[in-house]
Amino acid sequence: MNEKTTIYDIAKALNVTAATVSRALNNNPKISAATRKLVMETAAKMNYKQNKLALALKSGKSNNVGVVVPYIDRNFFSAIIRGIEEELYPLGYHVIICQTHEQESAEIDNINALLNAQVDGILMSVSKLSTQTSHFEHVLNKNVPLVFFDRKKDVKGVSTVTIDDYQAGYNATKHLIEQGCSKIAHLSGDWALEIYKNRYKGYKQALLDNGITFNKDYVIKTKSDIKAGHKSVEKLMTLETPPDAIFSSSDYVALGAIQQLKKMGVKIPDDFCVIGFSNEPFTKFMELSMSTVDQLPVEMGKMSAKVFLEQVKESNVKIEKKVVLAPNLKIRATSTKK
Amino acid sequence: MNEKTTIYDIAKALNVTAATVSRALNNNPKISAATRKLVMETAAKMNYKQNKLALALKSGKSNNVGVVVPYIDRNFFSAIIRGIEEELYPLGYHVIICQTHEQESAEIDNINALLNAQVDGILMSVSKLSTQTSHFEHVLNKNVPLVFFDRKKDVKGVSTVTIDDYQAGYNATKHLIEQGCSKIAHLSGDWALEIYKNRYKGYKQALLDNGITFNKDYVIKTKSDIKAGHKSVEKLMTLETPPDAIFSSSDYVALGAIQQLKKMGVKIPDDFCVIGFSNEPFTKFMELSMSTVDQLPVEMGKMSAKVFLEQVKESNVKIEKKVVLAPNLKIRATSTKK
DNA sequence: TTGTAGGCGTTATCAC
DNA sequence: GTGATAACGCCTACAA
Repeated sequence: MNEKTTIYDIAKALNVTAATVSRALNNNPKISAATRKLVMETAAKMNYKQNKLALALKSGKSNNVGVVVPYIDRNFFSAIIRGIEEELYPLGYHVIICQTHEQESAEIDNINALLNAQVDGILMSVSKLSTQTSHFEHVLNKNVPLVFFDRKKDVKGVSTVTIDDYQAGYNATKHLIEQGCSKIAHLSGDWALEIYKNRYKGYKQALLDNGITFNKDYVIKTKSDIKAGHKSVEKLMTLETPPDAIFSSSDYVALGAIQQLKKMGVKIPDDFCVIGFSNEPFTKFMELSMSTVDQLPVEMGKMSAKVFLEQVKESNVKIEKKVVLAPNLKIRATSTKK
Repeated sequence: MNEKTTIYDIAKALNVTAATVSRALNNNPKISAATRKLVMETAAKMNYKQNKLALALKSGKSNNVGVVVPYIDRNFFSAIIRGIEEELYPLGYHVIICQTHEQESAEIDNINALLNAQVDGILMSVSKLSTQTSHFEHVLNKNVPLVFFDRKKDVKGVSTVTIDDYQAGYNATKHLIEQGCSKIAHLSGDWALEIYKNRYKGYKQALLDNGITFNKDYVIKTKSDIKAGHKSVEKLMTLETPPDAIFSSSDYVALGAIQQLKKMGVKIPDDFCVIGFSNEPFTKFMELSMSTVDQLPVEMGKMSAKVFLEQVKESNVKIEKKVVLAPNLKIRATSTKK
């Protein structure tokens, strides 16, 4: 009734051998209906639960995947994890989560631990401070599928799932131009991460395509927090020709920018438009709801899971898939002039 | 260099036996410094990684814990998971996450899967629609530690970590009274969950202790979304004597309430105060920042992890610990009259 | 249809 | 100090 029951316990109780019990439990055809029924019943009665660990050791498949993100309580990441979990759980996989706190050392540590735990795959977003790639190659050497989502590094053999950040930057900027803005600033992040560089590129191209001269004073690389938004606006507004719009690579920075602009008495959206990035939940709930770019994190998670599954299925061939999802511009109050 | 290396491979390369390798790797004292060094070096060279699965099977400890929550992308839960992960990772544990979507069937399913996976413990918040308790008893029967955080059920042998919801309700209500409100409504949740009942009890007691008559028309049980806030306010404001404040058991409901009140032209906080529950990130970023009750989810996660660890350490004695954390009232603009 | 035996990768208990 | 062997719980040829 109690404690851990094994197939041997069932076998003993029924005066058969463990092999028979195993077969009955696994619906092996070569077994009499009678014994199967008997085994099933006693298994249930003894509250038998299959030890997946033993199975994993035998089969070499743990049915666990590791997910590594900077912080799991960042909505973007937790939404991705949600997507991964919902895609993989029905197939019998479990999701093990790890946090890097944006530290490369933790990233390496996590990956090693996951490899030790014999995960069947690793899905991750690389940490901001990550520079090496050898730990990724370790994963590949062990023939463990590796998938990068959102933040990627260029590593041969790794599949990636991202949104089209270039397009997102382009669309956001174009939208601001269509609202009548012409002096558009861009608050960016560390260009060591492709996502930020690509958003910037899209921004720049949109300007050029619309006959607006690119002004490098309008581009500020900064951290991703509210305070960075305050400071950036302070700096921008002291320029000889201050901007009339901001496209920010981060919702938090955009929020800070809006706060500072309000403080300075700038009227949003009439005199100044703002658009952020990520569609953090709070953007929708601001009195002036914030325009932003939705990265469809749940979808991204599901897609990452699917790419992993393909890789598992085709374990013989090395596939390196690059999935690029379309971003979704959410036009809200902070960039809608009447 | 590549593929999975076992201690046998190392043994073969060194012309020793696997036992020796194992000992060297585990810093067993009865081994010569020379062989140890040799083993260590070749292990590194061959990129050996210990197979935790085999270790787990042998030792009966998987070093995995399961965490079961309704949705992992709800900030409250992801913050708890963050706390759990941060407390447990340094000790070599991995966190496996599961979502119930508030369905009891999924909860049962998740628990069984985790039991099959031989987790060393299960930390969870019970789903709203959960009525049975037999699946919890199953866990206990297997001698797997079970810890409930936040939402608990009364099950013998299960430790719990919660905040003092009664106190939280009391404090929030008292605060509203101190702001000069006297007709205080309460938007509650399903009383099948203790947390909601306790918040209500605290609310009621605070009224009584301050000489305010309890009015049952001011209490509405409702779902936890924005729309529920809209509807509740509509209903409340048609009462003969409409309230002048709301204590809501949910930030989302409180947000809906505020939106509806604004729409009706009610001035917050001067004519009407509102306080929510959970300290969701968005509450801080509203133009009128929302007062709320912080449940210290990261702390709650860490504490849950600690309780689990104690249980593991004292596996011989059955401990049933009840930890109650103090809530933290966040007084912000929506309840601060000038 | 069922039993026997070996192995997945480790560690622990004996020996030597 | 090191080697041989059994055991963790399960599955699966191969035999019977």
